[in-house]
Amino acid sequence: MEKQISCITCETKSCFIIQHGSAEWISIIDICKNQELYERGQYLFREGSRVFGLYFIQQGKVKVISTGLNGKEQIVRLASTGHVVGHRGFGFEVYPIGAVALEDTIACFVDNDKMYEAFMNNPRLTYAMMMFYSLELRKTEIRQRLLAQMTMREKVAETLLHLKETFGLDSKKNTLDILLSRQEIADMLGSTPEQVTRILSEFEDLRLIRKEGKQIHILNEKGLYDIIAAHSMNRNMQTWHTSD
Amino acid sequence: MEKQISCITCETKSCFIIQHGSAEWISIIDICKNQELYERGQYLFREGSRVFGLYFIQQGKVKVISTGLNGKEQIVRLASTGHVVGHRGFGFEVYPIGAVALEDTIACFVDNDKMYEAFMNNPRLTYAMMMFYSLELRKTEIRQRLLAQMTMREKVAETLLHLKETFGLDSKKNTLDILLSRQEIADMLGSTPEQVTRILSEFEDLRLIRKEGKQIHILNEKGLYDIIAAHSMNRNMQTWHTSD
DNA sequence: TCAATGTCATGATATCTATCATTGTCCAGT
DNA sequence: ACTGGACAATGATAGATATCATGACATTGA
Repeated sequence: MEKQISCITCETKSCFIIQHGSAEWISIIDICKNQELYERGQYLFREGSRVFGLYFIQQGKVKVISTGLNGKEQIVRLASTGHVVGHRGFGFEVYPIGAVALEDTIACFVDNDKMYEAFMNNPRLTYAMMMFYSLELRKTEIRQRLLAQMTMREKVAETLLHLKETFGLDSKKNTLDILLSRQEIADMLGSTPEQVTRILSEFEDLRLIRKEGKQIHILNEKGLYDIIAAHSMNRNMQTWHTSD
Repeated sequence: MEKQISCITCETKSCFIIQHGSAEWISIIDICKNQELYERGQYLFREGSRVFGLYFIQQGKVKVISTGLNGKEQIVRLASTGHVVGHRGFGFEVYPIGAVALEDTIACFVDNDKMYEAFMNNPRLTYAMMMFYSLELRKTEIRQRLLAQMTMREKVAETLLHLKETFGLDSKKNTLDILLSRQEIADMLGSTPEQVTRILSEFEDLRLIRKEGKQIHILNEKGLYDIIAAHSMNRNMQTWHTSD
């Protein structure tokens, strides 16, 4: 709540509201939105909470998680600037998805009632949102193959490529522009930190990557790609798609 | 193409067009739709094909699949009457998802151009579609936990409960109202027919189910539920959600 | 009727991965 | 500089699952 950034002057051009909302509605959202800064590790919203609205990520990185009674956390999606996380729907629903900031993140919250009004008055916004969910659904469908069929070695290779596509490389150091603990990588794959470490060490021996604490340098992208070649059809097409 | 059923008289009230389209647009879709009968095993559309439009399932059951170069098929979603499968998007995209009829199925196809017009002229249809995708995305996100973290035993138990919820029971025989081969069940879980058989046999020994060829009787639903109890938080909430 | 075929069932074995245990390393706070 | 705590790396072991092999059974078509 420190220094609110107005939608009118906001630099995050990939925001759905800014891209697809009418000038009138951008102003309305600007007034009723609740912008907050979340520090690394802070929850945007918790699993099991009530349905309330959408969070538009203005700046930062977020993991969307689902945790069972056994306490094992599953990272179901990673989101960064311009993406949307949160609950849709109305009534008294709850659902077992939470979101946690991976680094300092600014997000704008709009509650469901106001979103409903916005959708009803901005058909293009609704359409864009539909297409967003549709694309996310496809990506998640394709991701099922990764989780169901690949070996851990393949999953780790895929994940490294996925992280590069999603977050890019630090322009200076040429490392993945995202810092994840071994535990967090394991949480994406349903594995363990030990297993992730072992496989990363193996990749390092093969000169595919170089580890430097949590920083990971990609040395041989094609080599990583070859590891998942048997499953590559998926990846190709996913890449074509996620390039928008 | 034998006996076309008109949207005007169609009994499938759960169809999105019928539920949310204006009278005018129901007529338009009625004229331009392409209704076809697909027999068991026939493709509605194939993996790697171009983006073209949506299929509204009027009657029947369909598996949505994704297959890699290794030939291993992954069932990413099951759909039945009233559901929508197919490609959204425009341009020259392709994507690695296909759909195959699990039993004789009637589906109505509407191409993307016409869908776009329909969305632009029926805000409530667009909104409903957005909510549909949003819900499907949640379900798929939750499903990631199943694939990533559960043991095969838990996955099979979960799948049996999932099939019961999705397709219900045959009212006469009290068996799951869907016939899947061991291979197909394995394809949902990224496993093998042998493994599925073994676990089903174990469940039969425990009097949780009874096998009769491909027909499966659920004898003790709570028993199946107990098997996945450690992960049940998910399941609970998923159930609350999918009950709409 | 009889093969031919496909599916299911089950055992034996090899492989992969989780778990447990230990050590090393970095960093923050005293 | 010391110390405790978190995280990473690595080895040993146990457990889970895929793979391979075989036989039973049902269905199809000649």
